[in-house]
Amino acid sequence: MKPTDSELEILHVLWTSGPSTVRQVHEALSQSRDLGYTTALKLMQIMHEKGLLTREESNRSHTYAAAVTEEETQRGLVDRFVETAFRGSASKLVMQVLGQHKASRQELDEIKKLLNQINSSDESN
Amino acid sequence: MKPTDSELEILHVLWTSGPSTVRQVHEALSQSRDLGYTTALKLMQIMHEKGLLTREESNRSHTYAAAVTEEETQRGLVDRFVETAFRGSASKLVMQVLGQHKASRQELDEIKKLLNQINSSDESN
DNA sequence: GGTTTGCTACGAAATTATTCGTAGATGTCC
DNA sequence: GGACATCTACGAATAATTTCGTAGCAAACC
Repeated sequence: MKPTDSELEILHVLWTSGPSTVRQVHEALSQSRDLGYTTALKLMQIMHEKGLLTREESNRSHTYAAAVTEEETQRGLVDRFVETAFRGSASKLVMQVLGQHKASRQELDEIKKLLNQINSSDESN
Repeated sequence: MKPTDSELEILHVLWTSGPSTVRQVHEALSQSRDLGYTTALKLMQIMHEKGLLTREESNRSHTYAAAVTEEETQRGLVDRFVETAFRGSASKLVMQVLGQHKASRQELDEIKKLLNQINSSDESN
């Protein structure tokens, strides 16, 4: 699946807040932007149809939850993005990001550590 | 500007091949997927209107060229992508990409070099 | 010079995403 | 029980993207 931007917003709410009602999601989204309640509802209904959300209907106000993990979703998005924006060159993307965005010392260290792991586990290249 | 996927395909042809006619672009795109000549034409006309392409009309078959560089376009795309898919965390994106895609020894070394530069030029974090 | 070929411009259909209004059902509160 | 609030479902308007057909013009070709 390739969630749209709006769908990603909703997924983020559910990933961080856990299973929620439409009202809760709508309230969270309203913090950052303007959208109607039924808009959120419709989006979540569609996402449910698509299999992006699960739905618990025992209460009158249904409870929705993400049916996909943040990890796997990001994996898909990254694949697609590397392909369309960087013609498959992941390292170019990494270079671009590192050059362009501030990262904390700690984050940089983590990245280095990961790089070292990759290096040592794959001496063939 | 935020080029669409189709627009990116055309930009890539122009970035790699240099200024080209619609026919040349159409031929290049036809290698990888199926699309009509007038579709390519229309897309390029729209991109010209948007200012993504320049157009040289001295010949009957106009010559188009990218009006934006690959570098700056990718910068914009990355910004947007970090925001929507990783809620602003560039380092998370980097980690995800590194974990997920193969890179050559040489690429990894380049990335490390860049990391060291960042580290040493910013001792404050 | 008439036919064929190749090009642009234009309109419009098809698709997808986003948005919201309204209707109908159900629950809540005096 | 009646008024009000809250929820779902649904239809539909709007917008953006992608697609292609057709028309009109200019060039090239016997």
